[in-house]
Formats: sequence, C-alpha cells, structure tokens
Amino acid sequence: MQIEEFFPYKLAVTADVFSRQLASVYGGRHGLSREEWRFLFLLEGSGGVSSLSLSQRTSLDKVQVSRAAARLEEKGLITRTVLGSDRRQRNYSITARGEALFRSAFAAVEARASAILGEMPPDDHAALVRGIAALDQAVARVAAAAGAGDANDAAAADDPARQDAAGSNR
Amino acid sequence: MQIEEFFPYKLAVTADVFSRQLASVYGGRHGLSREEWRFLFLLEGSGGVSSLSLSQRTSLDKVQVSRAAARLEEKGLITRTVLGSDRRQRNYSITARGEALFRSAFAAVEARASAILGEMPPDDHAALVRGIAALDQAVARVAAAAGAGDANDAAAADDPARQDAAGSNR
DNA sequence: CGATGTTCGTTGCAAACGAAACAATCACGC
DNA sequence: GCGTGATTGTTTCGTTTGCAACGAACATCG
Repeated sequence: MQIEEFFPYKLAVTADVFSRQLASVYGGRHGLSREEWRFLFLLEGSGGVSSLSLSQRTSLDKVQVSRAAARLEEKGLITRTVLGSDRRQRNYSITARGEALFRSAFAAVEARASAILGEMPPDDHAALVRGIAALDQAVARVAAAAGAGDANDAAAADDPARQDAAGSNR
Repeated sequence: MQIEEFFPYKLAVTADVFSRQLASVYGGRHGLSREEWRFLFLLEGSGGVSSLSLSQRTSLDKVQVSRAAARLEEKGLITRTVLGSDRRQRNYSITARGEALFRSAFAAVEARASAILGEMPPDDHAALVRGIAALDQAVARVAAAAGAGDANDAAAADDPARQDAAGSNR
C-alpha cells in the first residue's frame, strides 16, 4: 500500500495544509498563535467567559488555556479577573484592542478560507462538510468506547502508571 | 459566529482527534512518533529510498527526515547509507526488525481506522473521501497562487529577508 | 585545475509543547 | 471549626519543534 493512498494519511496532510494556510494569515500578519486565535474567537461576541466553559468548548486543555491567556494578557488583548463565587476560576474578557485585532484577523482568515473552499465544486464542498460532520460523530463514538479499553490494552505489560484520561478535556 | 460552527475549526479539530486516535496506536504500543511512522510507511515495500524522493513524497521537511532517520537508525529499524552517485544524499532502507514492527503496527492502525470509518454510514464515508480529495486539490491550487503573493503581502514592510518558499517541501 | 555558488543533510538555539508536580481554593465528613 | 480529599490554574522539567546557520559535497564557469 502506498502511503499516498492511505486515507488517514491523506486526511491528516490535507487538513494540516489547509490549517497552515489559515495559520499563516492570523499568525503572519497579526502575530497570533493557533491557541491565541481560538481563544480570541471564543471570547469575541460573548462579554466574558469563565475558564470552565472555555475548556469545555475548545480543544484546549487547561495548560494551553493558561499559557495562551498569559500571553494574550501581556499583549493587552484580554483581561483576566478572579471570580467572586469561586476564586480558583478565572473570568476572561476581551479588550477593545483585542476585539479590533480579532475582527481584522477574522476577516482575513475568512477570506482565505473562502478562497480555498470556494475553489471547490459546490458538490464536493457539500460532501466535505457532510463527511467531516459524520467523521466527527463517528470518532466520538469510537473514542468513547476505545478510550479506556485500548489504553489499557496498549499498556499491557510495561506501563502500569498509565491512568485513564476520562476526566481530561481533548 | 460561534467557533464550533466555523468550518475550518471543525475540520482541524476533527482531523486532529482522528489522527490522535491512530497516533495512540502506533505510538503507545509500538513507540513510534508520527514522523517515524510515516518514514517506515514509505520505506516498507520499496527496497530502498533515496532522501530526495523521500522528501518529495511525504510532508516531512528535511530536518524532520534527518531527525526521524537518526532515531530510527538508533533503534535498528532502518539503515542509512551514502549513495555513490551523490555522496550528499542518503539511501534509507528498512531492516527486518523495522519491517516486522511496521507490519504489526500497520495492522493495528488499520484496524482502528476501519473501526472509526466503518462506524460512519457508507454515504457519509464516501462523501468524506470525495470531499477531502477535492479539498486537497483546491488548497493546492490556492496555495500555489497565494504562496508568494500573500507571503509578500504579510511581510509588507518589516521582513525584507523573506524569500519565496518555492523549493521547500511542505 | 581553482573559485564561486548551489544543494543536501546535520546541528544549535530559542520557542513551544506534554506530562507531572505544585499551590491555592473549595467541598465534605466528623 | 478542621482535617482530608478533590478541583482549578500555574509552574517546572524534559523533550520536541521550527528556523537559521553550518559544513560537506556537487556544479558551473573562468
């Protein structure tokens, strides 16, 4: 079997190239990392987001959230405040500068994304959207079933320290 | 716009989760990194591959190839020899141990991939394959056009040292 | 042949990452 | 109220990654 014909490989490579195309837009011109970009994306619109809902809604784990928040705060794009109800949690909100930067970046990113997706025949575009949605659901089903099972399976003899990752996000 | 509904985000997240499912198979049980996995994939079957054709056929740049090759050689999974025709290039070939390891890993990976993809309704699966192929072509067209154009665009005023990345892989 | 420029693979270095340890805060049982 | 455990966010440590510089091997032109 040639690797080019192995579908998981093609999916990974294609998605990566596409993602890099967009990352070069918000990264190159606006200086945002992928985590920072997603972070601002979440904050934009909603006035303030607690760290809890942020972890749940993105594919960022708590370490990535912490680091991205530190950098964004340093750049003056977001503010971090401590919640009164639970003083462990943080409440993130976007600043005016952050919102302006994000709007600018978003317009450029969407333009690039539309340029690529618009290059596809409409039928293929619809197929892509449909296929990704279905894959998303399928991988969620299998991952839920295989998450504990295969992890233990893989750790059969030499890795007793591995615990199941049930409580983790991502 | 909610980030969950932004298609590029959904594509990136879904592809990443799927890729990680497979990476946990060849990584967890067989101790291969993604680059090493792809490297062995390319070498398997073909008796020997020159470094030149290897860079062209994978999405690995020369640094990744060099490092993956060093680790694989250290593990005894491949051999590195110097070509007679051009003594700068290397000729990689897989060892018996490497081939055995790869075959075992491949069977497990394919099983996991089939488990996920087989979970999808056949129509959706067909749509996914079709959509990814179309996206692959579309992004290739746009990247070729925007590669130089937008890079210069982004580097408008502050990065005169940027040269076009035409000769680079990835 | 010798000088210059190009290509290939490797290495150094700084930034980023993942996993585990950590401190701070909360929740609960007694 | 107070110890014990759980949860949240941060930090630390070792590794990996991307980028640029480098040396070695070739090519080209005089």
